[in-house]
Amino acid sequence: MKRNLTLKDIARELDVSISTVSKALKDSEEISAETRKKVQAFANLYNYRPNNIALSLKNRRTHSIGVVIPDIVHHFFTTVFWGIEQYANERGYNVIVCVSDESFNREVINMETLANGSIDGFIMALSAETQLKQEFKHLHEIVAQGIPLVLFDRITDKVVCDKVINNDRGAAYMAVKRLIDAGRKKIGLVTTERFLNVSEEREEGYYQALRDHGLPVREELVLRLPYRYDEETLSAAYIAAADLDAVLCVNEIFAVRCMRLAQERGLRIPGDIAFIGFTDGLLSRLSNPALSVVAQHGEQMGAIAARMLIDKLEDPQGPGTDDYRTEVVRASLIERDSTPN
Amino acid sequence: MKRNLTLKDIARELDVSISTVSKALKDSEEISAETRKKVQAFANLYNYRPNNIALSLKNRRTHSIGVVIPDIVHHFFTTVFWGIEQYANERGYNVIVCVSDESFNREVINMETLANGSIDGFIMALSAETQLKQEFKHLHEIVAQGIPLVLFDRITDKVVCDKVINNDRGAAYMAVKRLIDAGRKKIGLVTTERFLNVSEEREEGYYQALRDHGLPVREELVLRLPYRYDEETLSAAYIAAADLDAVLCVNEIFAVRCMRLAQERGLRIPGDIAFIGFTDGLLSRLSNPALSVVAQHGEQMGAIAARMLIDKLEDPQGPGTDDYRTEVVRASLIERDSTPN
DNA sequence: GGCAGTTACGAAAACGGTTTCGTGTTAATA
DNA sequence: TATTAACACGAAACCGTTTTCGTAACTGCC
Repeated sequence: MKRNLTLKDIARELDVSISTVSKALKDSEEISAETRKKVQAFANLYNYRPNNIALSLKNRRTHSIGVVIPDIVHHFFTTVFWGIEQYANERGYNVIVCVSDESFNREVINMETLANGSIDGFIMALSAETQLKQEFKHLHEIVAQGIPLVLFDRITDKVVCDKVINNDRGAAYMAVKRLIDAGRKKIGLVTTERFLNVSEEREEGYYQALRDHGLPVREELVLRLPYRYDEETLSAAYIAAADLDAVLCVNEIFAVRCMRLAQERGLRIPGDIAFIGFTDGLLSRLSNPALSVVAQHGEQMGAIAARMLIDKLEDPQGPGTDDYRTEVVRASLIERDSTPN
Repeated sequence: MKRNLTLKDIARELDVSISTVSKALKDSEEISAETRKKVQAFANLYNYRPNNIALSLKNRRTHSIGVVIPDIVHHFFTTVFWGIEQYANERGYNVIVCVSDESFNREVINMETLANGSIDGFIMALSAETQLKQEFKHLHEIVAQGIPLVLFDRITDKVVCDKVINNDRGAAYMAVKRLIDAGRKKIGLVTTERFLNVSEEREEGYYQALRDHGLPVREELVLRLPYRYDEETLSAAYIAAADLDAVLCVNEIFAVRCMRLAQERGLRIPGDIAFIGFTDGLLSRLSNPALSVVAQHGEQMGAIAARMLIDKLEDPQGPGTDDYRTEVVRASLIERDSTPN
């Protein structure tokens, strides 16, 4: 590995001191115009670039933010990440990603390795296992260390920090209301296990909408699938048995799978049965019929999370102040061809 | 920001020197058993963790690798990234991602900021604009600086470094041959602009397969769409005019869109017209009919790229040796419901 | 008791920067 | 001409580690 040009090299070459070089490069008044010229010319010629690591050590700021997400292949997290990366980049920050793969242990290990100086702050969504275990010691430690933390989407009340979420409950309510307004009466919900806070919120919104409109809340209308769902049998039985006229699904994958099963049973969409999913991904746009969805605006969520974090990092009071905020991004309903009218 | 415990703190507290603490913590024989115990106990109690930045500065190794990709929302790149991240993590490396967003400038800027000590090596796929301009000075500089570089998928002959690619030409050939073997005679190709090396390779494979089997190569069978394709009109005309009985698409998005247009024209898939796409994503699995695809094994490509890079970084000879290799990942054809039989 | 050889530790340099402070030289002033 | 201020620069500390080397103190030996 060829060594990079350092201040020391320039100093030696130009027969001045390191401090002089350093000051000359930042155009300090303290250095004569002549010397400044000379140093700058030399540095320019040999393409001097200060060493980031040395700067980080000196300034105790890395200008990197750590992003810990459960899954990178999932469309929603990908879009959030994209929002984070874009915004962070604009403000001169790099992004180090760690994927917990829904595992508590990986989440803990990843955070520990990053927390020792590698990053200035964290943006993260909890892994499924963490939400299941309700074990947040690692996060409390981060906060106690004074490292700013922004939680998004998969959050918890148990940790005091900044947060960015969707109005999941309200969005689910809105979606179900939309179906009720279209005259649907037997509305199903396909969701994941309840320990994921977002699924829980959506489920509550679903119940609320039914109750508010005088529809019975019946357990058999709700299908609970494992988070990583890979077989059709269960939902086939559900679609067959429940005799539904509309379904809300907590993600687009569930929705597209269910639509397909419904079609195989000869049901017409949206005529016989309507569908609304969460997540506005490619799948929704390209499914047949195109799926109406609750768009979560992941990119915007990512940008907001990054803004909150960086603002706190660059707060002249120091990131020590503990006024924590929770920003809510309002999801919107995108109507395509799986809903009537 | 609460300061972290340092060696100096421990030294002061225990009334020994910094060097003693450092050595005691690595269980050096040089330090008496008693002192070691004492120091380790203290460090343990107060949860001492060495500062990564200081270590990086000292060792001139960051244990971070920079990943520069054109797009993170695109399924293929996401899976490659996932492969990189998993593998790198296993070997104790962190991953810093920069998304060039298909822009030459962002690619250059991203690499420059990372190259000044922030990372030990790069893994990247060229942006579309870079491939169009055929401008590789930034990469040559990286290589000249002695920073190991692994290019994947979107590569170029103009830069000498390690590479990981698919056998795109062979894979396209195989796919077209599969269609020919099934008796198809008017086989179309839906591709992107030709400056992307992968599209070019696939196009060549397509031509080769036609020629080898005595089928005419006709320009009107080839539809060339902009890389970020967002309208249906063009391909609708194409599907309508060309009277095809099979189509190879260079990605799953094109394929699913075209299938839908064919279906709207009343064509049955795969009876009247067969489809094969590239990229084994959700879309292919969940489309109707499920799309037969050339699977690129992105995760594997990512792992291989990371392995090549880290092996080079940890090569005791130093990463200086310039034996560059190109590994080819063999794509495989996954048959689903859009191909006959 | 004088010597060499351990043992157990500390001082200091190094990684590559920034920044405070001190100082020698020159020019301006009394 | 002596004093002082401005100027232009360098020395050194610091960020938090590792590592080499030096050295006191102690041991054992003759």
